[in-house]
Amino acid sequence: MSIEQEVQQVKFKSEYQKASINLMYTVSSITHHHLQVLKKFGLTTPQFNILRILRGQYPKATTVNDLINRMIDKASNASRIVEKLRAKKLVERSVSSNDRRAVDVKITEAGLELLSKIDHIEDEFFFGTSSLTVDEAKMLNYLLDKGRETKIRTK
Amino acid sequence: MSIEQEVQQVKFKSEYQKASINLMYTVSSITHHHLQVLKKFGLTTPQFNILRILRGQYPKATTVNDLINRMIDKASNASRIVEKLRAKKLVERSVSSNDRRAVDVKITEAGLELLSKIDHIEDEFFFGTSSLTVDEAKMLNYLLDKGRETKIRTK
DNA sequence: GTACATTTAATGTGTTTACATAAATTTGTC
DNA sequence: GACAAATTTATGTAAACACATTAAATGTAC
Repeated sequence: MSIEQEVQQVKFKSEYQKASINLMYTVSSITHHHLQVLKKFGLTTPQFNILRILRGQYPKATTVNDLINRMIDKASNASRIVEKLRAKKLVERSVSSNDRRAVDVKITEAGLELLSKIDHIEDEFFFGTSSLTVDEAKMLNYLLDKGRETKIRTK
Repeated sequence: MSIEQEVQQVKFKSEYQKASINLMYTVSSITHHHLQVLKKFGLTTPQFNILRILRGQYPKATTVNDLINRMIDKASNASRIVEKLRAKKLVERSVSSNDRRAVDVKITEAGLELLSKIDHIEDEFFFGTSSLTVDEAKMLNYLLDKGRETKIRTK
C-alpha cells in the first residue's frame, strides 16, 4: 500500500516531505509490530535494545554512558531501564573499578537465554519478511545513511 | 555517517536487520529534531500531525475516529491530544449532528495561523535539508512502500 | 593539595504512551 | 420496538519519555 493510501493524503509538498512522512509511518508500523512480539517475552523496545547492546559486548561489561551513546533512541533515562532489567535478573549492575562514577552493566545468563529465544523469530521480527530484495535493502541502507547527512549546517 | 558508526556496531545479521535498525535510528533522529523545532511553537509531534490533518480537511470537520485512522502514529489516545489542542484554542470540538457518538474536530483560525508559521520553515522541518537528490528521495519512497509489504501473511 | 569545571549516573516532575475498560449511541436481527 | 452486537469516544493506570537537577567522582589549572 502506498504512503498516499496509508495516510489518506493525495499530494505532498515534495518528495522530501513525502519521504519524511513515509519514514515515520513505516517505523511506526515496525515499532508497533516489534512491541507486540516483545510483549510475549515481557520486554519493551528500549529494554530489548539495551539487552542487544550488552550481548554485543559480552562478556565485557558496558557502562550506562556507553548505553546512552549507542542506543537507537537516545534514552535520557537509561538508568531506569537498566533497573527494570535488573529487577528481572536479565542484567547485573556493579560500580566500575576503574572509575567509581561509572556503572558497569552486564547481561546475565538468563538475559542471553531470553535473547536467543527471540533470535529464532528475528527474521519475522526485523525487516526480514519484507518484500525487498537484498539489493533493495542495501539501497535502502545507502539512502538512509545519505539522507541523514544534511546540506545545511543545523548546529 | 554510516549506521555502523552511528550505533557502533560492526556487523549485522543481514541487510534487512541493518535496514530495520537504520530506519529506527533515522526516524529517531528526525523525530528528535522535529520536537526541538515544534517546541518553539508550543506543539508536540502528534499535536502537529493532528493539526495538519485537520487543515487538509478544512473547512470540513474531522471526527476523532478519522484522526485515529489517518495519524502517522496510530494514537490510542487521540481524544486527549485533541483536548490539549482545544485548551490552546487551536481546534474546536462539537458533537456530530449525524452521529451523536462521534465528535467533530475543526481547526480554528488560530490553528491555521500557527501552521502557516511553521510552513515557512517546513523545508528545514522535513527531510528537505537532506543530501538526497529528488530522484533518490523518490527511490526511498518506493523502497519504503515496498518494504512495508510482506512476503508472509502475518495476520 | 586546593579550587573549579567536567563527567557519570540517578532522581524528581510533568507529559505522553499503550492498553484495558467504561459509557453512550447506533446498527442489525428478530 | 426489543435486544444484542458493533461503533465511537473518553478515562484509569502503569510504564516510558523529555528535561532539569542533584550527587559523587574525576580531571585540570594553579
